[in-house]
Amino acid sequence: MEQAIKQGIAEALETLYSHQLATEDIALQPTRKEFEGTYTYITFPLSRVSRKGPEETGNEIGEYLVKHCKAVSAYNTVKGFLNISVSESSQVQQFAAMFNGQSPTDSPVFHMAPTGKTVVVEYSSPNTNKPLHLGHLRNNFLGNSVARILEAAGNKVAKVQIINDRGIHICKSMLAWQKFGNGETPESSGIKGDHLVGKYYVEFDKAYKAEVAELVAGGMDKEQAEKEAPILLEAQEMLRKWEEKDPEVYALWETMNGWVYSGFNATYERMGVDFDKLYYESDTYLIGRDRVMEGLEKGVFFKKEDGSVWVDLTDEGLDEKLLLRKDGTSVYMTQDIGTALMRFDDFPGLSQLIYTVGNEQEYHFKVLFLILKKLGYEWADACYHLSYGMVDLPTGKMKSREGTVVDADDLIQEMVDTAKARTEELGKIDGFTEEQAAELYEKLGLGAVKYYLMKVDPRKRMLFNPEESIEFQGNTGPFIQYTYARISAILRKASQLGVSMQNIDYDGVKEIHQTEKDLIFAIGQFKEKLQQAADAYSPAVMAQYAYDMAKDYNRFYTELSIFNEDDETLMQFRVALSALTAETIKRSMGLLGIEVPERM
RNA sequence: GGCCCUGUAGUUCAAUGGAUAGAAUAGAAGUUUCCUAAACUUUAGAUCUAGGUUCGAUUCCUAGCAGGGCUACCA
Repeated sequence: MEQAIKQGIAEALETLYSHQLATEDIALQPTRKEFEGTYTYITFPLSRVSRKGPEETGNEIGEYLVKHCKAVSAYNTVKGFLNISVSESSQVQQFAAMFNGQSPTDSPVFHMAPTGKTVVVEYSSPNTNKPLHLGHLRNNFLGNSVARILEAAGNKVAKVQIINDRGIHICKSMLAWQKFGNGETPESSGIKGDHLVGKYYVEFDKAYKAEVAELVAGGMDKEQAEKEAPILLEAQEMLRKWEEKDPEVYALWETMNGWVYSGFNATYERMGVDFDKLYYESDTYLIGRDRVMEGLEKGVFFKKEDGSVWVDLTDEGLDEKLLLRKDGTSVYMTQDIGTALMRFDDFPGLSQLIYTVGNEQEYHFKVLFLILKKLGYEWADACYHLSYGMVDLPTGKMKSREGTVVDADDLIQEMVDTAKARTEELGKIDGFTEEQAAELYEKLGLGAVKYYLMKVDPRKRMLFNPEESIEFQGNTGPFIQYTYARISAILRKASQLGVSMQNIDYDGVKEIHQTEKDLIFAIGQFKEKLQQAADAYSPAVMAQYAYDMAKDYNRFYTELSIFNEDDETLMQFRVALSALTAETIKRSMGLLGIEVPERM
């Protein structure tokens, strides 16, 4: 439909002003609802080629369209805005083409042509020393959704994560467990593995702080105390032993990481995210270290007197950056070099490698990509940092020492509980088995958190308001889910009544309501929105789209009756329209990783 | 100090350089003999400041103000 009009405009420009403009350069926008029309074309910039005022130019193009473009029934021009009305029959035909006379799941409106590209999306990648929190939820939902969106947009996608299983942080938990743990295990304590390890990370921090305080009291200055606290030195020693593969340290490391993984896996499963391939820092850091040594030989990097290895990025306007410590151990950057290499080896011809990581690491990735370039890897340009904003609480930033961290498992449980309470309050699920009810609460609770975290532009920092997030009214996941459930009820009834959606006599649909036009228009936007979401790596685009559509449908639902409609054809049409709307909502929500219930 | 990001209704979020800046919440007033009221309708309410570019600026540029991040031999 849009394409036909753009074509018409291009022809008009050619015929009237001998001006050539490619159809893809013609931008149409939906007409604002206070004006008559479906699409609006802006004619201000055309004054140069038409040598007439924008209004007159608009009129001439409008005139041409009405004459030559079948779909266009009327036009009006306000200043430089040419409002184009599409005839009702064309809109019904547009719907017929989209609905395709088939089951709506196969509708061509959802199908995007393959791009032939392969994209790898990294997300999650937590440290293995504490459980997941609210920030990880945004990360996981965002990364997972972007992967779904890119796949729907025609790409081959692999979801990966790097597991930061080595480094000083895990040594801290290990050491504290050794010192204070008394052999406690997830089984013996009944604590989920990731939470148990997190507990000892906190224990470490407590002991460390106490030691620092003691040293300061003994007359040492704070900075020195923070570097020389015995427990910290012990942790550093442990990391060194680990890199030497000391059997005892290694065994403990394997045990405790195992606890964390099983804890994480339980959380991932509940969240509905998964991965095609996992990378372990403990595997990749050695590759990184080798490449750094190579770079050193080639003179890309340099060594300081104390033996530490650095890269000089001052020519690029950045600083010098450490790549290997003086004791030879690796830093974050070292392993990231190795990980990138492994990925481009694993996925030959990779078009893009997307890192879903918070914006506090923008500098880090800038440096990483520059280093890869300096090492001579052409594919460095295919690396992209999908940088998202932090999640703040009404009280400010989340801080583990102040105990203001919102735990992921707790939050999800809270949302599911709220869904249960709200549903029972409304008393709408008579006839549900216990199992079905539990499944519904899970869908609603998770739908609420996911939607809340993804409706905001990922690049922006966002506020997590616990009270508002458990709201199920307004611009929320459950509102959209509710709309879907409502449509499902309509479709169940239609099938009961034997209303067929096949072989609808679309020519018999003479007059349609504004809300129906809105829905047809919205459905027709799916691909464009999907492309936009893919280009911007923004699930928020799909969230907004699904919400707008749900609103449109609810308006349609209250304005018009389906089963009280005397005109059989019109009834069929409305059922079909409902079916395709439901499918569009389901798809859009699916791209966010949100499931929709048949009943609620 | 240097670099980066963000300033929109009371609050949380929208708006490829386009019309009278949209939603949601919170506030006020309504809608159930009618397919699910987790809904719908009406109402009131906002572009940080000062310049500039443009036919036209929330959007682009400059300066200022405010908030956040980065600038670790942490990850």
